[in-house]
Amino acid sequence: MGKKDDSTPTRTIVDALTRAIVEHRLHPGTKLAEQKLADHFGVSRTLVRQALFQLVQKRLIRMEPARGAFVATPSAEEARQVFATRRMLELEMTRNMVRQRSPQRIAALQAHVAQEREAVRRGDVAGRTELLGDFHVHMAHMLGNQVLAQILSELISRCALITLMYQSSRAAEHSTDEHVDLIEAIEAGDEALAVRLMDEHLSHVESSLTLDRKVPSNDISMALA
Amino acid sequence: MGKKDDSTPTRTIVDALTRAIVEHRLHPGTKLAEQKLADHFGVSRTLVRQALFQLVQKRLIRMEPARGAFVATPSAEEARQVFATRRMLELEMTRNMVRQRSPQRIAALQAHVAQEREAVRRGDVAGRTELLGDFHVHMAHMLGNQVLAQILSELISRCALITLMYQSSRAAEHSTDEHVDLIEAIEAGDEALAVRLMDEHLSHVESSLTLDRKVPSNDISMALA
DNA sequence: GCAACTGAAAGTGTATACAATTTTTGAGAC
DNA sequence: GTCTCAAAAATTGTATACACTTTCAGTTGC
Repeated sequence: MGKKDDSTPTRTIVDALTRAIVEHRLHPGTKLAEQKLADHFGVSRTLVRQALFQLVQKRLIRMEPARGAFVATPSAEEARQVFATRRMLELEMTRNMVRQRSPQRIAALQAHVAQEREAVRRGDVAGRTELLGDFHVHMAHMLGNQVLAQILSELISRCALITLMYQSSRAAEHSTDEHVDLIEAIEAGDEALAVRLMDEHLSHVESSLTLDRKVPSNDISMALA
Repeated sequence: MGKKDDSTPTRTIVDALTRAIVEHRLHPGTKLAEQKLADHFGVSRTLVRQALFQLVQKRLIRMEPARGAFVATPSAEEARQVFATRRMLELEMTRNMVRQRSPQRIAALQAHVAQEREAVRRGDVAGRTELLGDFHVHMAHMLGNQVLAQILSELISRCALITLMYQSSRAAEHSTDEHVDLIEAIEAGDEALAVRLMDEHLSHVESSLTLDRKVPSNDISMALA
């Protein structure tokens, strides 16, 4: 989602694990053994550890004293709070987007949605999930608020961890359609409608929450390959 | 601000440095040499490093490759974005607070303000700054949204790094007065007024920004003592 | 058969070692 | 006096070492 290629080794590990978790290649609850990760990335535990601590702050993993790191298993309550917070930010963001709309921005959003459609069409589940989230972060960047974009990016990562990724491509299409409708409302300058559409969109995403716990895949190497 | 006593050594270091930075005992731009910090805390560089990486994520310090860690020097633009984001969250939070008000909550907020007054009265600059920020986080906790509270806590830490701490105690009193007015509006159930007061309050805090750069104090030990 | 125990194996938490880079110091030229 | 440059000192980035805790297999006792 929020990509920065600092190209520092730790960053590489954080990004790789983030993607694996967000894309559900590593299931909630999976143990992340430091030596196994170190072997996989070809570095020492030192760097793996730094990466793990950063993921703890991003709430994508949790660490239990002397027991190790595990992919986070957010509670339903936490999910509710994450979505409530997204609403606070994104409804207001939508208002600002309507007020500061421009043909270029509309075009950029439309181009983004086209990418979403393409990912859905070719069955690229990982790319689709990332693009659907990036649509929201993209809007924050357009408003020129990097702080907002950063926060939103992290909240959306947590949403992806929470939301069932292998939602039907039917549901993904639905999200894309909602993005299209939202863009139209923004283009038309209809603030009330745009806000309502964003609100409903978030409701739909939230309602696709899944609370079932998959059996953890312990094969870290395969998940990261 | 957001205190958790995990009692892990790394946490201790993060908290100590956070307080030192937020309370302006360590000025923006100050070099944070790892060995000096390690000596001060009586641990190895390993733990100091873990702490520094966490502070980077909280945007309280920045790290330059092979050059080390420095207390962050947020730009005016970043400050603007932080406050814009706080507004998004806090205006909506204020609305929810009005809707979900109760005598207990009002009383708790009033008790908090009493503490603020006490800190102002006895000239406790550090305590005052912390309490003024905690007022906002406290509201988030009351709404039962820990996610919001966490984000707000971090934004407020960044604000404290940005805002001149040694603002006149006159300005601190002013903030406290605004808190009192806000509570009254909430108690009266006047949503529009409460939101307006919060908006103005944030404007006042934001306008007390200082852009002058103090000469860095390099004496880490003294600042942390 | 199964619960409780014991020792080995594996894993985490912290310190230390060492290579690579940056900063400082000091001598010499102008 | 200060500018340049090279060697020394200090500092960072990564790996490794080691103590301590948890996990697990095998065994004993019932």
